[in-house]
Amino acid sequence: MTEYNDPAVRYYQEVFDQCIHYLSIDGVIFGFHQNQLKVLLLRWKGTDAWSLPGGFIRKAESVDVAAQRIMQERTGLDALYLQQFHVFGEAVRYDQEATWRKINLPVDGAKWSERTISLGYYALVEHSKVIPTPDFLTEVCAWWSLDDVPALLFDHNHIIAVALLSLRKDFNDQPLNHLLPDTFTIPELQRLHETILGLSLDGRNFYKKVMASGQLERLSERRAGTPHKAPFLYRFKPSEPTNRLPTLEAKTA
Amino acid sequence: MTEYNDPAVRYYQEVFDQCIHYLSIDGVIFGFHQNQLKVLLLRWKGTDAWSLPGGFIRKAESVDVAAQRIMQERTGLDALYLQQFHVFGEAVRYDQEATWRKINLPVDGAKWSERTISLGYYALVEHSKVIPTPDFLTEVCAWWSLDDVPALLFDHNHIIAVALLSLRKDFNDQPLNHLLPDTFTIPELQRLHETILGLSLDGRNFYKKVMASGQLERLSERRAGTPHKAPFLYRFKPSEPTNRLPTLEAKTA
DNA sequence: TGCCTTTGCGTACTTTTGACGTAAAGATAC
DNA sequence: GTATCTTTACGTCAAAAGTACGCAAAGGCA
Repeated sequence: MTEYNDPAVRYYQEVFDQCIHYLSIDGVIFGFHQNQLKVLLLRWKGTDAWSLPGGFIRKAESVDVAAQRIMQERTGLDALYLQQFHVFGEAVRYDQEATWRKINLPVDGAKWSERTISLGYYALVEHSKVIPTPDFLTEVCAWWSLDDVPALLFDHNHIIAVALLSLRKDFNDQPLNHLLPDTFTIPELQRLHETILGLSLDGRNFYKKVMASGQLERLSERRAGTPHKAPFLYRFKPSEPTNRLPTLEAKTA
Repeated sequence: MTEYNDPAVRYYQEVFDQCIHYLSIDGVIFGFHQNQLKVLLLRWKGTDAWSLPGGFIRKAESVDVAAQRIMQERTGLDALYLQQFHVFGEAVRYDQEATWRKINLPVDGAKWSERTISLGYYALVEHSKVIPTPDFLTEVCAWWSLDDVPALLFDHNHIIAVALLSLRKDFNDQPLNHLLPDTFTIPELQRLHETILGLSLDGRNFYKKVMASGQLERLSERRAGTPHKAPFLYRFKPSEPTNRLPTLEAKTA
């Protein structure tokens, strides 16, 4: 019925067949411990080379589900707060040859030498609940303070940088409670804000602001064992979902 | 040297081989005309079904370059302002069978029946400069007012909705000048803000705010042919790039 | 000419933000 | 025990940003 130009269709199909890609996920798992923002890194077997946790997306697997799966395996947590933040799809993302030399895998190099497109996800997790677990290509999984992160494999330093910028950008509507334990003090919350934003805040103004937000409730206890005046403990009020976007539904004709 | 468990490696490689995907780009091309926000849509040959412009990412092609290529072909513009905004990678994104029926392509259904992952990009373009051009599967390329968009093929209504929310979210650091002609009036700029944000603003306060921003310069002419008092024409001051993010480079050990 | 709408600019009030003062709590030094 | 020092938990005050609304001039139309 429709007059498609057959050669054009065939041509298109050929092009189409060339349009398949390896798709992976790279995860920047943020935690907060001892007043420092940290990320979870993996050391590859028999090397001193580190990378972000990651993995491949299976056929017919939802990308969000794949991200959950991969991050769950590294953290032992079962429902992470994840946020897709960028697609890393440059034609040349890093020096592949140099990278393969570093991780010297006993697999067919050709297979691994194709360009891979990566979906960047960041996760906000409660540091103390994580059980860092390497995967079968790596032997150590550990927290690194953001300031100390070494030169990583692939383009992973870049990915961390972009993740941090993204986190900073949607800082205001991000549920930071995922990064904190159940109870915490206001100064601790302030350090968290400061490290993410990369600036230092006036404690007195911070206190005012955070109290005015009405999201916190004070417990009767104070944090013991501090060198100075013992600060009160707080907790996020239940309810209160932090992330709500206006609904906007498509018109169905 | 490294002791990899060989069966595990083989297994991994097998899994890996199953982790290839069709990757496409869907573009929400925003334009602004007659005080309305519009998107560019395509009508498929021999049907009355519309979709967003899109295309596939070629092997070894940078995804940003692919997006540029695809949008350029539909608009005739050569350097579009593009923004990656979301990855649509659910396992089931829409009713595939119903969709194929609607567009009845004369190609091997099996090939097209695999799940495709889409990268959503939005573009901000100057409506009057666009030459809407269909691709070889479609016969009409036209602007649709956002309010009138019909039920589209695939999950494209959803994609538009997410695009609009994203645009709204990073509204403040988005160079809206791409949506406007060289010269425009303050009320026109106000309508643009209002349509994107989905609310109505007080003209007097809007005027003050936009003047205080110092980004505009007034020309001596006024817009002729208005039914009422002729408004002045303005233009964005040169220089002044709107999008600047703090640089944050990886530490190289 | 009178009436209506829109533009261009102004005034006044409220809310938010930011700078900074200070007393109480807890630890340490003498 | 007392002086000192740091940190917490408030409070004050002024500048800045945001919001409500007044109004005259410009232009079209009856």
